Amino acid sequence: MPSRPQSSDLSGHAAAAPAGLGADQRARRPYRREGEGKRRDDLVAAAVQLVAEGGTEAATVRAIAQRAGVTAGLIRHYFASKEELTRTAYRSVMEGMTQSAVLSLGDASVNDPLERLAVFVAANFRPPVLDPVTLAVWAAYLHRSRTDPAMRAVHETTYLDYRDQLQALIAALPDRPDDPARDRRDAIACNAVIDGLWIEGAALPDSFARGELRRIGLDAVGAILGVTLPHPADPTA
Amino acid sequence: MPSRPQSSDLSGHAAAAPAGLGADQRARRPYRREGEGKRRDDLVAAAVQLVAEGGTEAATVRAIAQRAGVTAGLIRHYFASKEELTRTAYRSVMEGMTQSAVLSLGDASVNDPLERLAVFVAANFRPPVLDPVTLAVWAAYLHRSRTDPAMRAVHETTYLDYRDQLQALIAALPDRPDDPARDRRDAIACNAVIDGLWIEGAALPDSFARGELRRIGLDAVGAILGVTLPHPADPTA
DNA sequence: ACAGCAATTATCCGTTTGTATAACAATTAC
DNA sequence: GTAATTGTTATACAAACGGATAATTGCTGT
Repeated sequence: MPSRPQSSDLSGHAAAAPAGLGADQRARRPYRREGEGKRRDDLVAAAVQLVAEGGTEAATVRAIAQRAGVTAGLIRHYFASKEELTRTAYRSVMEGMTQSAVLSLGDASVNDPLERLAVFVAANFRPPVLDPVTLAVWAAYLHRSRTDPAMRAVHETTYLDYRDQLQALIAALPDRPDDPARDRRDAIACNAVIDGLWIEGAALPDSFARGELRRIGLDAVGAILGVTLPHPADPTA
Repeated sequence: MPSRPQSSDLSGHAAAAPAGLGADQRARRPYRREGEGKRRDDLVAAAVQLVAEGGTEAATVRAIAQRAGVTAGLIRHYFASKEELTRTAYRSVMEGMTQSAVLSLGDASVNDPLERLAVFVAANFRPPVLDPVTLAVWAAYLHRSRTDPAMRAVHETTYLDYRDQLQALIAALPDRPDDPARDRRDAIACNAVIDGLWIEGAALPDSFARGELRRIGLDAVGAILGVTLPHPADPTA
């Protein structure tokens, strides 16, 4: 949006001394050399934040650099192009979502298969997964995955990863016949209802009572699988 | 993306006669006056197409105008700003999706409540609803609805509209106790599973066999509601 | 035929964008 | 200490962006 004059001066060069007689002595911005890992992480985090706040169009190279505390040129030093940074950011968000649910099982205190599934499902209905910011990032990147094959590959991988986790939990339920095809269908359906509720809850957070989506989600997954899932205590309450 | 030189000459002014002696007589692009309705529709359709093909960033005023067969300035004649055109385009897509499902019930040949619900559900699993282009447009606009209140209102309205339709069909099922709260929960869950399957199918069309999602969707909705839905014949087969 | 209206084109503007490249300086190696 | 390395800043650039305005032309009523 070029229109409104909004001199932000991201370039970092100090305002030129207007009528400076003689020495035009502008100080160069001091800096520290950080390891490659940290710089890359900082830039990716800055990009994600900006996309969350204002969509992909807000994540310009200058804004990202400013947020990360560096100047714009450095981006091209660590990423071949802005697109590559964008892809990296998307991968980071998607993997973070999957890991959040997986980690909910981490404390091996839950051993009962029904309870394990319930905990896994419930993890999707609280932050940081169920969160308007996460949805914004997810949606902002999703459509790009249509035309960008590399991005589409990232999407496919993370989606199938998550669904496989779910399918494994389903197959481990008691009294379940050994029927992989049915496991697959059930996993697709359960994943879909989780996704759908997640989207609605994140897009319209005020349209649902507290814990309503979690309850609906657990009941729906239970109905699809023909079991009764326990409702785990909400750790955020 | 400024980088690559790509002289497209959207401005519509004919190439200047290079060494024209005397009269610099360039012909002005001829045009026809169209009714306001048609022009607006054309511009909206062009914007949707472009978003579908290349995301919101591809839908610039110049590209939209070119696609619609007019020059860029005309957009501001019909819309106060590009944002207003964008909102209109979003509304158009969302309403089109809802109407497609509603219209599937149009031919009043289906009277049985179970069959009506099944037809309504199945409509979401074929074009133009289940379609990568539709998903791209939906996703491209969704994140914008987070920061733009007007856009969010459009999203909320169309979403609730659709869910209400679904809830009405659910409440009309036989042997169903009069329990609006339960109807609401069931509608939310069914809507979610439909949405989720729709997203997966549109985002990864090659990951599912033909008709697989439709079958899974009908079975899952049936399971949630405790009924057995018939599987309507696929009119596209 | 003619005048008036407004739909449409044409052109200009200031800003922002992603990228390229050169100058510089913090660190490392010797 | 001094030189090489390279992370980082600074600056320039062409292109494209959304918006504003003036010039033109197709249409309509008379």
